[in-house]
Amino acid sequence: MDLDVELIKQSMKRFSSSDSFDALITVYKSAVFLFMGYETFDHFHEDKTSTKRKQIYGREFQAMMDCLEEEDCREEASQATEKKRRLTVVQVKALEKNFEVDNKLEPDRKVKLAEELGLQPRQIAVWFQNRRARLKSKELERDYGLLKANYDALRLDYNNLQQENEALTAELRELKAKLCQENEETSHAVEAEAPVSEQSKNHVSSENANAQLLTSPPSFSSLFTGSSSSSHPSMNWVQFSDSRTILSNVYQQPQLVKVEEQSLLFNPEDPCNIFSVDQAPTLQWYFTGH
DNA sequence: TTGTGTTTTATTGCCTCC
DNA sequence: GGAGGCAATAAAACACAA
Repeated sequence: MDLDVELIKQSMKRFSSSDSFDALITVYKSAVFLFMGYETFDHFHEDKTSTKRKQIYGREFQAMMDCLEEEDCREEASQATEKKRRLTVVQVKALEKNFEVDNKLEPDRKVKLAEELGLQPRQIAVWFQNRRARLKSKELERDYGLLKANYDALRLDYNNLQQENEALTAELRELKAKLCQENEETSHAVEAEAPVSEQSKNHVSSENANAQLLTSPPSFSSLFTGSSSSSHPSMNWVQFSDSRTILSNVYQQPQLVKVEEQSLLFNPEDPCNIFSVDQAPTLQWYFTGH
């Protein structure tokens, strides 16, 4: 039900004579009550306290009735102690419309609005002030919701990556253990062969090592073997400035080898060359835009 | 009907701008 | 220094469950 309350009120006010005015009110009331499904005004009064009915006939109509009662009691109210009164639906609607146009109030507009709505300029100013506060509060609430959703998504992403990282680490350890075992078996087999002099033994073993390195590139797991626990005595770590690591063949003489970013051993896309094995990235890392 | 939580209107005090 | 904005708060009005 969409009643033009202001139109009805204005029509009513045209009747300055109290008799005709009262008669018109009765006619309007009857029309409205019939429209609402009540047979008479009395029936409406009987049902006025019903909460469900209140919701059906709506705030707008309630406001209209309140306005009428308010006008009836205006003289009494002016004499009595001034109480806090809620603005009518019409007044609030007008204020809302003005607020949409501009939420700041110039003095001229304030006075004009006050005259139009029959309120004090101070009331208009207060209403705009409170409305801005409500708007700000809602915006803060909305921003908080968005930030929280973003944070939750990021957190979930981080947890997934962490789990993936743990799984890869476990796999790596497993491969490393296998490799150690294989190396031990190989060295025992070499010792069991014909004994040779220390010099030739060193020579042979170095040649074997070189041959092994030439024929078979280091396995994935060997790349992550730290120097202290390396099963390859000839392998050392080369530390990148950005914490990436790579091993090099320093068989003859230990030395640091500078490796370019475009190293063939590492694919820059490969996440394995970003983090060390035992250290998961911190949350801060994810926020630095890597 | 009543207690309680929420919304709306209004006040106060402080701050900034002209 | 006055006007106006804002944050904090009071208090009345309102909504609603029990």
